[in-house]
Amino acid sequence: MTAEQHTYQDLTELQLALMEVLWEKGEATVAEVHEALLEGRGLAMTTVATLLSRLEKRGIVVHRSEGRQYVYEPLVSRDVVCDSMVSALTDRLFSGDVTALMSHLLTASAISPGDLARVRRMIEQSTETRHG
Amino acid sequence: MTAEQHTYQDLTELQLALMEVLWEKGEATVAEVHEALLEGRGLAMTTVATLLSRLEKRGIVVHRSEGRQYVYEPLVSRDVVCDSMVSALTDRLFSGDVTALMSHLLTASAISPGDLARVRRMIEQSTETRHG
DNA sequence: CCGGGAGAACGACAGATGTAATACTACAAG
DNA sequence: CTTGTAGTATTACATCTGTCGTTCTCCCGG
Repeated sequence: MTAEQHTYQDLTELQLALMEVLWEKGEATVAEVHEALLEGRGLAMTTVATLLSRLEKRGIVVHRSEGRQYVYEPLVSRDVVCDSMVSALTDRLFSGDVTALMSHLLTASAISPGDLARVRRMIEQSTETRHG
Repeated sequence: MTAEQHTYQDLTELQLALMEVLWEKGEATVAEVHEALLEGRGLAMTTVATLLSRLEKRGIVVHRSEGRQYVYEPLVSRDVVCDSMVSALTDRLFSGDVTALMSHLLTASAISPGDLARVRRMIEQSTETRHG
């Protein structure tokens, strides 16, 4: 619980898309990432390369050379990023109150009865685990 | 349920801070917003004015003149922005699956047993309301 | 040994954001 | 009428992001 500096690792939609590829494959060349993103967004190869190198400057990925290609690898796990981004949102919108976010989710229009049931089950599970 | 274009109204931390003031007061002059934000962040008056006018350009607030001052007023409710931002996050990180976000919240380190209990109660309430 | 091509490196540019200095305007006090 | 001043308008600049075009380099096939 050592409260360290809260510097969120917030990624944009596009940045997440790149990371998603790396997380899935474990590592990938620029061309591979490019290819993976082609369907849906028509980015130039250089664009992908630029994005990747910027991500590296931010310390989120690293690359090594393999022949004349760069192979990129994530430095932070998907889970850490999720944590970070969810925390950021919770802090910004609900002053860090997780239950407030939950409450919002439960009352917002988006949740269906089925979802509700599923969540209910999750909660029970969670509770058991805690005093297990 | 008319599924229109999903263009999130995502606000940054600072922008939210401004809006928070407007939401709280209902409306406020530049000076009032500036004053409200002074503690904690030392922004110049002109900075606040600039931010506010940019928010207006984005259609999130409007102003009217009152004497020689501008009185700003929010055009979107806090709830709508919350919805939008939570949805954006849910979409980006969990492909729109609300239960996945929930699950993340329940398993992430951040939640305390007390919170869990509170959430559990919320769920029950929600469930009742639904088939009430 | 040479030219072509696959990549990487570099530089560019526009739009958003954070931040503010400076310029302008119009009212209130004298 | 003059001027100080409160308050808005304009301009500016750095950084981040999305998006390339161009250039440079180096290896492979002739």
